[in-house]
Amino acid sequence: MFEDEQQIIESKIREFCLKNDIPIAELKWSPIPFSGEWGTSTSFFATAALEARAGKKIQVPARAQEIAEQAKAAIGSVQGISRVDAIKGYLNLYFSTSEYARRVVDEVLASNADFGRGAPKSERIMVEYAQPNTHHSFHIGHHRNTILGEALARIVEFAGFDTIRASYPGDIGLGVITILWAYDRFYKGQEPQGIHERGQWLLKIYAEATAMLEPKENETPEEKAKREAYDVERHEMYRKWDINDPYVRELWLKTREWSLEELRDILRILDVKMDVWFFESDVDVPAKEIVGELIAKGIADDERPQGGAVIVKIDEKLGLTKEKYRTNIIMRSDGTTLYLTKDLALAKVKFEQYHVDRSIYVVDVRQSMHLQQAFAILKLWGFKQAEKCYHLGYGFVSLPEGAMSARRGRVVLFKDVMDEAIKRVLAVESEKSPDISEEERRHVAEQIGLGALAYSMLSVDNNKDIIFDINEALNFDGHTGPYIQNAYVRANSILKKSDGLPKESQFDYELDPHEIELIELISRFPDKVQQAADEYRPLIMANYTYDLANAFHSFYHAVPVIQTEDKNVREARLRLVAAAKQTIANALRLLDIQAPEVM
RNA sequence: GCCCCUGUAGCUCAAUGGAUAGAGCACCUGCCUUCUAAGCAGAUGGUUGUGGGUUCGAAUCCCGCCAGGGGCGCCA
Repeated sequence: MFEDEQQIIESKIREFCLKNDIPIAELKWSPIPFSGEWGTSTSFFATAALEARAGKKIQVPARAQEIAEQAKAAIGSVQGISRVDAIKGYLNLYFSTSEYARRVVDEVLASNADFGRGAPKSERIMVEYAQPNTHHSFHIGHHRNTILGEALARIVEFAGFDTIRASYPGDIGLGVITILWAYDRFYKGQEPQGIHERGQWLLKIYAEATAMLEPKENETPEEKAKREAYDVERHEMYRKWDINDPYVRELWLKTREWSLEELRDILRILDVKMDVWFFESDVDVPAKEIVGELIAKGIADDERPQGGAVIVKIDEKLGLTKEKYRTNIIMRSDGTTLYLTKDLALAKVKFEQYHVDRSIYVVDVRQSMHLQQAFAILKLWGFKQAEKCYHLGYGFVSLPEGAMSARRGRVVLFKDVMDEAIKRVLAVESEKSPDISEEERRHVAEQIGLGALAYSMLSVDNNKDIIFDINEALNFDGHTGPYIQNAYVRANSILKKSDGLPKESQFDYELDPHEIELIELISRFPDKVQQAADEYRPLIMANYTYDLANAFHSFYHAVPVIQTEDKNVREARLRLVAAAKQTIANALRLLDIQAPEVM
């Protein structure tokens, strides 16, 4: 927020260095640690190191301090800077508190929901996430994926990028066919009531079918024959799907719709609005076409005449001598396509039809190799956007008893966890806030329960695995979503009890350190948005939001607002509370967490 | 065999190559007749897996090793 002042100071430092023949290194600016005062700082270690490397006999830390002291003298006075300190090689510039506090608060309350929004950028980003296979229910692993993707989409969008949200559900494959087969064989015509019940029922059928089709120990010849007969039936159904058999296709579309209804309902609950739906089955035909193109361009090698498949020797084609991307198949020997082929076809659609400059894939880290191969082939193919394809991988979510497995029916469903979350919040709520009406309580419980779940997923670095513990995920104390929501509620509570928000205010009194820290954190929000977007890391926003809430809670406790006698001070603090509330709301929104008015 | 990820307080996790490695949970001490105690203030807790190296400066970068997880041509 203070680029102008920073520019003025930076040019003064450069001028001083130029005059004194000091080879200045790039200046990096950061907030001054050890809170209580407020400002920005830079250091001269890099500059001193340049001198040392140039042959000067100096001690870097001592020389950095020397330059800092000289720079301090050279800077003189700057509008808006109350004091300059040179310490341990750092140059600390303290802001004139009143003026800056007013600027920050005024800007927030002028921009409101747009506070922190970045200037529009020329590039278009597509974020692909929320892509469970159909015919399965949505589990907590999908929840991590969806929350991560949605938070990222909200962050890059708010940072100024033209953003498209895309989902790419796997709607075909042997797993899907297995469910169709078992449904048709054993449950034909049945259909449970309720969107989620029906979806979960399909999942149960899948686990049953898998058990029937798996070889068992000590199986009798009769059992073996039955199992093998089932397997033949299943593959026959896949063949029929492939040749567009009307019966199988209709069955497939009907059951697929059941899954999609369930998925759409969960996305509605999570407030995720997809712009584009790509289905795996849609790219099958185009995928076949691009194989020919890649062969013609000499990128792929057709080994089918020798009884092999169509492959891409990626390392060789890129001219790499060391093994990196290896070789992968883009078409089976029987002429059918693979996941990789479909991803190539999909990327082509993204680039050519949707004019995407950057393509982000929020996909399980286990598919890292696959995506690196896809990006490398896209590059060979001539797509310059391949450079800006990015795999946001994330560690998988497992259970204390081991990995989740849809095949074994050992999954923790998101819907179940959500229901449990709401139940627990309601229990806490009726104890702590008996005044809230029955109707509102249910709504607030959903906001808090979902907030706790979302934050537990976002507050861990994406490349770390999560062992899902429901008691941890639904903890409402400390470093959690509800802690942040509570800060928002408390701010709201103060504002509700005031006689309205003053139009303007002066911060011309001695501010409490808690006030200064809160204002400082608010002022950093726009930069944090850009940083999180640049690095594709929702975690940065999650951490920031917690810090902001923490500063507000401390402020709340230490600094009276409504009870302040002095009218000037009270009005300034009221506006500060409103600015804090707004910034918390904006930050929570980027995390796809709702801000309840009461709790 | 090769490649990727992870290893930080008892537990779960933070920390643009820079100032004193920080939070939460758990445990302990205080704080509700005062704007919501889902909170605040404080105490305890560290050889950042390990051994080298680079650097004025390393949890962070490089190399070796140890431990755990994942991946590696006709699954997705």
